[in-house]
Amino acid sequence: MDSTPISTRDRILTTAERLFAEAGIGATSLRAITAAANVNLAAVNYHFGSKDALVEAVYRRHLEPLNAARLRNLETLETAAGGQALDVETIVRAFVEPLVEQARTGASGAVLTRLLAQSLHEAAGYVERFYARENDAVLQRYRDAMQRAIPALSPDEICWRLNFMLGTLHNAFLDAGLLKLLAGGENRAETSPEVTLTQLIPFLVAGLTAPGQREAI
Amino acid sequence: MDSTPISTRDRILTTAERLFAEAGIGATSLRAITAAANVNLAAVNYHFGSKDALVEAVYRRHLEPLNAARLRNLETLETAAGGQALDVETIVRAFVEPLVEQARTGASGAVLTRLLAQSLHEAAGYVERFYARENDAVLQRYRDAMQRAIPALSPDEICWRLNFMLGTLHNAFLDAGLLKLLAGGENRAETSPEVTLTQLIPFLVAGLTAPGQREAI
DNA sequence: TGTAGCATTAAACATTCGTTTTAAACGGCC
DNA sequence: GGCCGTTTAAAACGAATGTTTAATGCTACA
Repeated sequence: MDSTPISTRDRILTTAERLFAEAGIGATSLRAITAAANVNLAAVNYHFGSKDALVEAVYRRHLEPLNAARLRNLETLETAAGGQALDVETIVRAFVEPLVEQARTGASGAVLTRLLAQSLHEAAGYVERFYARENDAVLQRYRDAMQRAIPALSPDEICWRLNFMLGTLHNAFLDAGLLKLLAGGENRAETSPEVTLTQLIPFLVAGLTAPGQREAI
Repeated sequence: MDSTPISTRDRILTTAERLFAEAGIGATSLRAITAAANVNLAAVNYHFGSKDALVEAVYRRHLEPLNAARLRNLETLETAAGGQALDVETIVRAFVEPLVEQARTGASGAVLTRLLAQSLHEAAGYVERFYARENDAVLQRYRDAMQRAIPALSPDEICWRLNFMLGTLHNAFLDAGLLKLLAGGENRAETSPEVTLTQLIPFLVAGLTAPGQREAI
Protein backbone atom coordinates (compact mmCIF):
# COMPACT_ATOMS: atom_id res chain seq x y z
CA MET A 1 0.00 0.00 0.00
CA ASP A 2 2.81 2.38 0.79
CA SER A 3 4.14 4.14 -2.22
CA THR A 4 7.59 3.89 -0.69
CA PRO A 5 8.00 0.49 0.90
CA ILE A 6 9.38 0.64 4.40
CA SER A 7 13.14 0.57 4.32
CA THR A 8 15.16 -2.11 6.02
CA ARG A 9 16.49 0.42 8.47
CA ASP A 10 13.04 1.52 9.55
CA ARG A 11 11.77 -2.02 9.81
CA ILE A 12 14.62 -2.80 12.17
CA LEU A 13 13.90 0.27 14.27
CA THR A 14 10.20 -0.39 14.56
CA THR A 15 10.62 -4.06 15.33
CA ALA A 16 13.40 -3.41 17.82
CA GLU A 17 11.43 -0.84 19.78
CA ARG A 18 8.51 -3.23 20.03
CA LEU A 19 10.62 -6.14 21.24
CA PHE A 20 12.58 -3.91 23.61
CA ALA A 21 9.34 -2.71 25.14
CA GLU A 22 7.98 -6.24 25.44
CA ALA A 23 10.92 -8.17 26.81
CA GLY A 24 13.61 -5.66 27.66
CA ILE A 25 16.79 -4.77 25.88
CA GLY A 26 19.08 -7.40 27.29
CA ALA A 27 16.63 -10.18 26.68
CA THR A 28 16.07 -9.18 23.04
CA SER A 29 18.69 -10.58 20.70
CA LEU A 30 19.59 -9.16 17.34
CA ARG A 31 18.51 -12.48 15.85
CA ALA A 32 15.06 -12.10 17.34
CA ILE A 33 14.79 -8.60 15.94
CA THR A 34 15.97 -9.44 12.46
CA ALA A 35 13.82 -12.56 12.31
CA ALA A 36 10.69 -10.64 13.34
CA ALA A 37 11.51 -7.88 10.88
CA ASN A 38 12.23 -10.27 8.01
CA VAL A 39 15.67 -8.83 7.65
CA ASN A 40 19.10 -10.31 7.57
CA LEU A 41 21.06 -10.48 10.78
CA ALA A 42 24.00 -8.51 9.45
CA ALA A 43 21.75 -5.62 8.46
CA VAL A 44 21.72 -4.35 12.03
CA ASN A 45 25.46 -3.98 12.20
CA TYR A 46 25.50 -2.57 8.70
CA HIS A 47 22.90 0.13 9.31
CA PHE A 48 23.65 0.96 12.93
CA GLY A 49 27.10 -0.38 13.65
CA SER A 50 26.29 -2.22 16.85
CA LYS A 51 23.48 -3.22 19.13
CA ASP A 52 24.26 -0.32 21.42
CA ALA A 53 23.92 2.08 18.53
CA LEU A 54 20.60 0.50 17.64
CA VAL A 55 19.36 1.00 21.17
CA GLU A 56 20.49 4.59 21.00
CA ALA A 57 18.65 5.11 17.73
CA VAL A 58 15.47 3.60 19.11
CA TYR A 59 15.51 5.83 22.15
CA ARG A 60 16.55 8.89 20.23
CA ARG A 61 13.60 8.51 17.89
CA HIS A 62 11.24 8.69 20.85
CA LEU A 63 12.99 10.80 23.43
CA GLU A 64 13.69 13.62 21.04
CA PRO A 65 10.05 14.50 20.22
CA LEU A 66 8.99 13.72 23.77
CA ASN A 67 11.47 16.12 25.29
CA ALA A 68 10.66 18.68 22.63
CA ALA A 69 6.95 18.47 23.37
CA ARG A 70 7.50 18.74 27.09
CA LEU A 71 9.69 21.78 26.67
CA ARG A 72 7.32 23.40 24.20
CA ASN A 73 4.34 22.82 26.49
CA LEU A 74 6.09 24.44 29.40
CA GLU A 75 7.32 27.41 27.44
CA THR A 76 3.91 28.06 25.92
CA LEU A 77 2.29 27.97 29.34
CA GLU A 78 4.89 30.21 30.91
CA THR A 79 4.61 32.72 28.14
CA ALA A 80 0.84 32.76 28.48
CA ALA A 81 1.12 33.20 32.23
CA GLY A 82 3.41 36.16 31.78
CA GLY A 83 5.75 35.84 34.73
CA GLN A 84 3.12 34.48 37.07
CA ALA A 85 3.75 31.07 38.60
CA LEU A 86 1.94 28.15 37.01
CA ASP A 87 -0.47 25.79 38.68
CA VAL A 88 1.01 22.50 39.86
CA GLU A 89 -1.54 20.47 37.96
CA THR A 90 -0.82 22.48 34.83
CA ILE A 91 2.86 21.68 35.12
CA VAL A 92 2.20 18.01 35.72
CA ARG A 93 -0.08 17.81 32.73
CA ALA A 94 2.42 19.58 30.54
CA PHE A 95 4.95 16.95 31.50
CA VAL A 96 2.81 13.84 31.33
CA GLU A 97 0.48 14.46 28.45
CA PRO A 98 3.09 14.19 25.67
CA LEU A 99 3.63 10.66 26.86
CA VAL A 100 -0.02 9.73 26.52
CA GLU A 101 -0.41 11.72 23.34
CA GLN A 102 2.42 9.98 21.57
CA ALA A 103 1.20 6.64 22.83
CA ARG A 104 -2.20 7.29 21.29
CA THR A 105 -1.23 8.81 17.98
CA GLY A 106 2.01 7.01 17.28
CA ALA A 107 1.92 4.12 14.89
CA SER A 108 3.58 1.97 17.49
CA GLY A 109 0.66 2.08 19.88
CA ALA A 110 1.46 2.03 23.57
CA VAL A 111 5.05 1.05 22.94
CA LEU A 112 6.51 4.34 24.04
CA THR A 113 5.14 4.25 27.56
CA ARG A 114 6.57 0.82 28.17
CA LEU A 115 9.81 1.79 26.50
CA LEU A 116 10.13 4.89 28.62
CA ALA A 117 9.31 2.94 31.74
CA GLN A 118 12.42 0.91 31.13
CA SER A 119 14.53 4.00 30.67
CA LEU A 120 14.69 4.29 34.43
CA HIS A 121 16.06 0.81 34.80
CA GLU A 122 17.58 -1.38 32.18
CA ALA A 123 18.04 1.40 29.68
CA ALA A 124 19.22 3.87 32.28
CA GLY A 125 22.78 3.33 31.21
CA TYR A 126 22.02 3.95 27.56
CA VAL A 127 19.83 6.98 28.10
CA GLU A 128 22.24 8.47 30.56
CA ARG A 129 25.16 7.94 28.27
CA PHE A 130 23.94 9.70 25.16
CA TYR A 131 20.92 11.61 26.31
CA ALA A 132 21.80 13.11 29.64
CA ARG A 133 22.02 16.66 28.36
CA GLU A 134 18.61 16.92 26.75
CA ASN A 135 16.84 15.12 29.55
CA ASP A 136 18.76 17.20 32.02
CA ALA A 137 17.72 20.48 30.47
CA VAL A 138 14.04 19.54 30.38
CA LEU A 139 14.02 18.27 33.93
CA GLN A 140 15.67 21.37 35.27
CA ARG A 141 13.18 23.58 33.49
CA TYR A 142 10.36 21.67 35.14
CA ARG A 143 12.15 21.76 38.43
CA ASP A 144 12.35 25.53 38.30
CA ALA A 145 8.72 25.83 37.27
CA MET A 146 7.70 23.58 40.13
CA GLN A 147 9.79 25.57 42.57
CA ARG A 148 7.92 28.71 41.58
CA ALA A 149 4.61 26.89 41.84
CA ILE A 150 5.35 25.62 45.36
CA PRO A 151 7.65 28.22 46.91
CA ALA A 152 7.08 26.83 50.38
CA LEU A 153 9.18 23.78 49.58
CA SER A 154 12.94 23.85 49.76
CA PRO A 155 14.93 23.16 46.57
CA ASP A 156 15.88 19.79 47.98
CA GLU A 157 12.28 18.87 48.57
CA ILE A 158 11.37 19.90 45.05
CA CYS A 159 14.01 17.54 43.71
CA TRP A 160 12.82 14.70 45.89
CA ARG A 161 9.24 15.09 44.82
CA LEU A 162 10.03 15.35 41.15
CA ASN A 163 12.07 12.22 41.58
CA PHE A 164 9.09 10.51 43.19
CA MET A 165 6.86 11.75 40.41
CA LEU A 166 9.10 10.27 37.75
CA GLY A 167 9.10 6.93 39.50
CA THR A 168 5.35 6.91 39.89
CA LEU A 169 4.83 8.00 36.34
CA HIS A 170 6.94 5.40 34.68
CA ASN A 171 5.79 2.58 36.85
CA ALA A 172 2.19 3.52 36.29
CA PHE A 173 2.49 2.87 32.60
CA LEU A 174 4.73 -0.13 32.96
CA ASP A 175 2.87 -2.93 34.57
CA ALA A 176 -0.75 -3.87 34.48
CA GLY A 177 0.06 -7.00 36.43
CA LEU A 178 0.24 -5.34 39.80
CA LEU A 179 -3.19 -3.86 39.40
CA LYS A 180 -4.68 -7.28 38.86
CA LEU A 181 -2.83 -8.55 41.89
CA LEU A 182 -4.19 -5.72 43.99
CA ALA A 183 -7.70 -6.22 42.77
CA GLY A 184 -7.48 -9.84 43.83
CA GLY A 185 -9.12 -11.38 40.81
CA GLU A 186 -12.15 -9.12 40.85
CA ASN A 187 -13.15 -7.58 37.59
CA ARG A 188 -11.09 -4.56 36.82
CA ALA A 189 -11.71 -1.44 34.85
CA GLU A 190 -9.60 -0.85 31.78
CA THR A 191 -6.00 0.22 32.12
CA SER A 192 -5.65 2.36 29.02
CA PRO A 193 -3.20 5.25 29.11
CA GLU A 194 -6.09 7.70 29.28
CA VAL A 195 -7.64 6.03 32.33
CA THR A 196 -4.25 5.73 33.96
CA LEU A 197 -3.70 9.42 33.41
CA THR A 198 -7.05 10.29 34.98
CA GLN A 199 -6.15 8.35 38.09
CA LEU A 200 -2.56 9.52 38.14
CA ILE A 201 -2.96 13.29 38.00
CA PRO A 202 -4.72 13.75 41.37
CA PHE A 203 -2.25 11.44 43.05
CA LEU A 204 0.75 13.32 41.71
CA VAL A 205 -0.63 16.78 42.32
CA ALA A 206 -1.54 15.95 45.90
CA GLY A 207 1.83 14.34 46.54
CA LEU A 208 3.73 17.25 45.06
CA THR A 209 1.84 19.87 47.03
CA ALA A 210 2.02 18.07 50.35
CA PRO A 211 3.28 20.19 53.24
CA GLY A 212 7.04 20.36 53.51
CA GLN A 213 9.33 19.97 56.47
CA ARG A 214 9.49 23.60 57.44
CA GLU A 215 5.79 24.21 57.34
CA ALA A 216 3.63 24.15 60.41
CA ILE A 217 0.56 22.37 59.21
CA MET B 1 36.31 -15.53 64.03
CA ASP B 2 33.07 -17.29 63.34
CA SER B 3 32.70 -20.47 65.27
CA THR B 4 30.78 -21.93 62.35
CA PRO B 5 32.35 -20.85 59.06
CA ILE B 6 29.84 -19.66 56.50
CA SER B 7 28.66 -22.51 54.37
CA THR B 8 29.14 -22.57 50.62
CA ARG B 9 25.41 -22.31 50.13
CA ASP B 10 25.12 -19.17 52.23
CA ARG B 11 28.15 -17.60 50.61
CA ILE B 12 26.51 -18.09 47.24
CA LEU B 13 23.25 -16.60 48.44
CA THR B 14 24.84 -13.54 50.00
CA THR B 15 27.10 -12.87 47.06
CA ALA B 16 24.32 -13.41 44.54
CA GLU B 17 21.95 -11.01 46.24
CA ARG B 18 24.62 -8.34 46.29
CA LEU B 19 25.49 -8.74 42.62
CA PHE B 20 21.85 -8.96 41.61
CA ALA B 21 21.18 -5.71 43.41
CA GLU B 22 24.17 -4.01 41.84
CA ALA B 23 23.94 -5.07 38.23
CA GLY B 24 20.65 -6.87 37.79
CA ILE B 25 19.88 -10.52 37.46
CA GLY B 26 20.38 -10.97 33.76
CA ALA B 27 23.70 -9.17 33.77
CA THR B 28 25.06 -11.25 36.63
CA SER B 29 26.55 -14.56 35.52
CA LEU B 30 27.00 -17.60 37.65
CA ARG B 31 30.70 -17.33 37.04
CA ALA B 32 30.76 -13.82 38.45
CA ILE B 33 28.89 -15.00 41.52
CA THR B 34 31.04 -18.03 42.17
CA ALA B 35 34.24 -16.10 41.55
CA ALA B 36 33.25 -13.37 44.01
CA ALA B 37 32.17 -15.96 46.55
CA ASN B 38 35.35 -18.03 46.18
CA VAL B 39 33.28 -21.04 45.29
CA ASN B 40 33.32 -23.50 42.47
CA LEU B 41 31.08 -22.81 39.52
CA ALA B 42 29.25 -26.09 39.75
CA ALA B 43 28.32 -25.42 43.37
CA VAL B 44 25.41 -23.26 42.28
CA ASN B 45 23.77 -26.01 40.31
CA TYR B 46 24.63 -28.51 43.00
CA HIS B 47 23.03 -26.57 45.83
CA PHE B 48 20.20 -24.87 43.99
CA GLY B 49 19.66 -26.78 40.76
CA SER B 50 19.64 -23.84 38.38
CA LYS B 51 20.11 -20.11 38.16
CA ASP B 52 16.37 -19.59 38.29
CA ALA B 53 16.19 -21.55 41.51
CA LEU B 54 19.01 -19.44 42.92
CA VAL B 55 17.11 -16.28 42.08
CA GLU B 56 14.07 -17.72 43.76
CA ALA B 57 16.07 -18.57 46.88
CA VAL B 58 17.54 -15.07 47.02
CA TYR B 59 14.15 -13.43 46.80
CA ARG B 60 12.53 -15.87 49.13
CA ARG B 61 15.08 -15.16 51.81
CA HIS B 62 14.13 -11.48 51.73
CA LEU B 63 10.49 -11.43 50.72
CA GLU B 64 9.47 -13.89 53.37
CA PRO B 65 10.48 -11.83 56.42
CA LEU B 66 9.47 -8.62 54.66
CA ASN B 67 5.96 -9.84 54.01
CA ALA B 68 5.77 -11.29 57.47
CA ALA B 69 6.78 -7.99 59.07
CA ARG B 70 4.33 -6.04 56.97
CA LEU B 71 1.53 -8.37 57.90
CA ARG B 72 2.48 -8.39 61.55
CA ASN B 73 2.64 -4.60 61.66
CA LEU B 74 -0.80 -4.26 60.19
CA GLU B 75 -2.37 -6.85 62.42
CA THR B 76 -0.86 -5.32 65.55
CA LEU B 77 -2.15 -1.91 64.62
CA GLU B 78 -5.59 -3.14 63.74
CA THR B 79 -5.85 -5.06 66.96
CA ALA B 80 -4.80 -2.00 68.93
CA ALA B 81 -7.32 0.14 67.09
CA GLY B 82 -10.08 -2.27 67.93
CA GLY B 83 -12.27 -2.12 64.88
CA GLN B 84 -11.64 1.55 64.22
CA ALA B 85 -10.14 2.52 60.89
CA LEU B 86 -6.42 3.25 60.88
CA ASP B 87 -4.75 6.46 59.84
CA VAL B 88 -3.41 6.55 56.29
CA GLU B 89 0.05 7.52 57.41
CA THR B 90 0.03 4.72 59.94
CA ILE B 91 -0.78 2.22 57.21
CA VAL B 92 1.89 3.60 54.93
CA ARG B 93 4.49 3.43 57.65
CA ALA B 94 3.51 -0.10 58.54
CA PHE B 95 4.11 -1.04 54.94
CA VAL B 96 7.29 0.88 54.24
CA GLU B 97 9.21 0.70 57.48
CA PRO B 98 10.06 -3.00 57.32
CA LEU B 99 11.92 -2.18 54.14
CA VAL B 100 14.05 0.48 55.79
CA GLU B 101 14.41 -1.52 58.95
CA GLN B 102 15.76 -4.57 57.20
CA ALA B 103 18.05 -2.38 55.13
CA ARG B 104 19.52 -0.90 58.28
CA THR B 105 19.85 -3.96 60.45
CA GLY B 106 20.52 -6.60 57.85
CA ALA B 107 24.07 -7.73 57.34
CA SER B 108 23.69 -7.02 53.65
CA GLY B 109 23.30 -3.29 54.10
CA ALA B 110 21.04 -1.49 51.68
CA VAL B 111 20.91 -4.45 49.34
CA LEU B 112 17.30 -5.29 50.00
CA THR B 113 15.90 -1.98 48.85
CA ARG B 114 17.69 -2.17 45.56
CA LEU B 115 16.80 -5.81 45.22
CA LEU B 116 13.16 -5.12 45.86
CA ALA B 117 13.19 -2.23 43.46
CA GLN B 118 14.05 -4.67 40.73
CA SER B 119 11.23 -6.96 41.69
CA LEU B 120 8.89 -4.72 39.74
CA HIS B 121 10.95 -4.99 36.60
CA GLU B 122 13.57 -7.52 35.77
CA ALA B 123 12.65 -9.87 38.57
CA ALA B 124 8.92 -9.40 38.09
CA GLY B 125 8.70 -12.71 36.31
CA TYR B 126 10.48 -14.56 39.06
CA VAL B 127 8.61 -12.99 41.93
CA GLU B 128 5.31 -13.39 40.20
CA ARG B 129 5.98 -17.00 39.41
CA PHE B 130 6.75 -18.34 42.86
CA TYR B 131 5.69 -15.62 45.19
CA ALA B 132 2.40 -14.34 43.91
CA ARG B 133 0.34 -15.86 46.70
CA GLU B 134 2.17 -14.41 49.67
CA ASN B 135 2.55 -11.00 48.09
CA ASP B 136 -1.04 -11.16 47.05
CA ALA B 137 -2.30 -11.82 50.53
CA VAL B 138 -0.33 -8.99 52.07
CA LEU B 139 -1.32 -6.51 49.40
CA GLN B 140 -4.98 -7.32 49.75
CA ARG B 141 -4.83 -6.88 53.49
CA TYR B 142 -3.34 -3.43 53.01
CA ARG B 143 -5.85 -2.69 50.31
CA ASP B 144 -8.69 -3.43 52.69
CA ALA B 145 -7.11 -1.38 55.46
CA MET B 146 -6.65 1.52 53.10
CA GLN B 147 -10.23 1.23 51.91
CA ARG B 148 -11.42 1.59 55.49
CA ALA B 149 -9.07 4.51 56.04
CA ILE B 150 -10.31 6.37 52.97
CA PRO B 151 -13.92 5.27 52.54
CA ALA B 152 -14.62 8.12 50.14
CA LEU B 153 -12.57 6.42 47.42
CA SER B 154 -13.98 3.68 45.26
CA PRO B 155 -12.37 0.24 45.39
CA ASP B 156 -10.92 0.87 41.95
CA GLU B 157 -9.34 4.10 43.08
CA ILE B 158 -7.84 2.39 46.09
CA CYS B 159 -6.20 -0.16 43.81
CA TRP B 160 -4.87 2.52 41.52
CA ARG B 161 -3.34 4.49 44.32
CA LEU B 162 -1.75 1.50 45.98
CA ASN B 163 -0.32 0.66 42.60
CA PHE B 164 1.08 4.17 42.33
CA MET B 165 2.44 3.90 45.84
CA LEU B 166 4.30 0.72 45.03
CA GLY B 167 5.85 2.28 41.98
CA THR B 168 6.91 5.37 43.85
CA LEU B 169 8.24 3.35 46.73
CA HIS B 170 10.42 1.02 44.75
CA ASN B 171 11.75 3.66 42.44
CA ALA B 172 12.56 5.90 45.37
CA PHE B 173 15.05 3.40 46.70
CA LEU B 174 16.37 2.34 43.35
CA ASP B 175 18.23 5.17 41.73
CA ALA B 176 20.22 7.96 43.19
CA GLY B 177 21.22 9.02 39.70
CA LEU B 178 18.00 10.80 38.90
CA LEU B 179 18.27 12.95 41.97
CA LYS B 180 21.67 14.19 40.89
CA LEU B 181 20.28 14.88 37.45
CA LEU B 182 17.43 16.88 38.92
CA ALA B 183 19.69 18.82 41.20
CA GLY B 184 21.78 19.81 38.21
CA GLY B 185 25.17 19.35 39.73
CA GLU B 186 24.47 21.31 42.86
CA ASN B 187 25.46 19.75 46.12
CA ARG B 188 22.91 17.31 47.30
CA ALA B 189 21.87 16.11 50.69
CA GLU B 190 22.41 12.46 51.52
CA THR B 191 20.17 9.82 50.02
CA SER B 192 20.16 7.30 52.83
CA PRO B 193 17.08 5.12 53.28
CA GLU B 194 16.12 7.11 56.35
CA VAL B 195 16.20 10.44 54.55
CA THR B 196 14.38 8.97 51.60
CA LEU B 197 11.71 7.72 53.95
CA THR B 198 11.31 11.13 55.54
CA GLN B 199 10.74 12.71 52.15
CA LEU B 200 8.61 9.87 50.89
CA ILE B 201 5.96 9.58 53.58
CA PRO B 202 4.33 13.01 53.09
CA PHE B 203 4.30 12.52 49.34
CA LEU B 204 2.61 9.14 49.58
CA VAL B 205 0.11 10.12 52.25
CA ALA B 206 -0.95 13.21 50.33
CA GLY B 207 -1.22 11.29 47.08
CA LEU B 208 -3.24 8.51 48.65
CA THR B 209 -5.67 10.87 50.35
CA ALA B 210 -6.23 13.09 47.35
CA PRO B 211 -9.89 13.72 46.50
CA GLY B 212 -11.46 11.02 44.36
CA GLN B 213 -13.58 11.26 41.27
CA ARG B 214 -16.93 11.31 43.02
CA GLU B 215 -16.04 13.92 45.55
CA ALA B 216 -16.91 17.54 45.19
CA ILE B 217 -13.83 19.29 46.45
C1' DT C 1 39.80 -49.14 59.91
C1' DG C 2 36.89 -49.19 56.04
C1' DT C 3 33.19 -47.69 53.64
C1' DA C 4 29.07 -45.00 52.37
C1' DG C 5 27.44 -40.48 51.36
C1' DC C 6 27.83 -35.76 50.80
C1' DA C 7 30.69 -31.85 49.10
C1' DT C 8 33.94 -29.88 46.05
C1' DT C 9 36.74 -29.61 42.03
C1' DA C 10 38.26 -29.21 37.19
C1' DA C 11 36.93 -29.94 32.70
C1' DA C 12 33.94 -30.18 29.03
C1' DC C 13 29.27 -29.65 27.01
C1' DA C 14 25.85 -27.47 24.03
C1' DT C 15 23.75 -22.86 23.15
C1' DT C 16 23.44 -18.37 22.39
C1' DC C 17 25.16 -14.00 21.86
C1' DG C 18 27.22 -9.81 19.06
C1' DT C 19 30.14 -9.26 15.44
C1' DT C 20 32.80 -10.06 11.19
C1' DT C 21 33.72 -11.87 6.78
C1' DT C 22 32.89 -13.19 2.11
C1' DA C 23 30.22 -13.29 -1.73
C1' DA C 24 26.24 -12.28 -4.43
C1' DA C 25 22.47 -9.27 -6.14
C1' DC C 26 20.60 -4.79 -7.04
C1' DG C 27 20.51 0.01 -9.13
C1' DG C 28 22.00 4.38 -10.99
C1' DC C 29 25.36 6.77 -14.09
C1' DC C 30 28.83 7.75 -17.48
C1' DG D 1 26.67 -2.17 -21.68
C1' DG D 2 29.86 -2.14 -17.91
C1' DC D 3 31.45 -0.27 -13.83
C1' DC D 4 30.81 0.99 -8.88
C1' DG D 5 28.80 2.05 -4.51
C1' DT D 6 24.99 0.24 -1.83
C1' DT D 7 22.39 -3.32 0.09
C1' DT D 8 21.34 -8.16 1.17
C1' DA D 9 22.61 -12.95 1.88
C1' DA D 10 24.82 -16.97 4.20
C1' DA D 11 28.24 -18.60 6.97
C1' DA D 12 31.53 -18.56 10.36
C1' DC D 13 34.07 -16.53 14.42
C1' DG D 14 35.22 -15.85 19.22
C1' DA D 15 33.48 -15.09 23.52
C1' DA D 16 30.29 -15.91 27.18
C1' DT D 17 26.49 -18.29 29.20
C1' DG D 18 23.95 -22.15 32.00
C1' DT D 19 24.48 -26.80 32.70
C1' DT D 20 26.44 -31.45 33.16
C1' DT D 21 29.86 -34.98 33.93
C1' DA D 22 33.43 -37.56 36.06
C1' DA D 23 36.79 -37.66 39.43
C1' DT D 24 38.46 -36.44 43.92
C1' DG D 25 38.25 -34.99 48.84
C1' DC D 26 36.23 -35.27 53.13
C1' DT D 27 33.54 -36.61 57.19
C1' DA D 28 30.76 -39.54 59.91
C1' DC D 29 29.39 -43.88 61.37
C1' DA D 30 29.60 -48.94 61.89
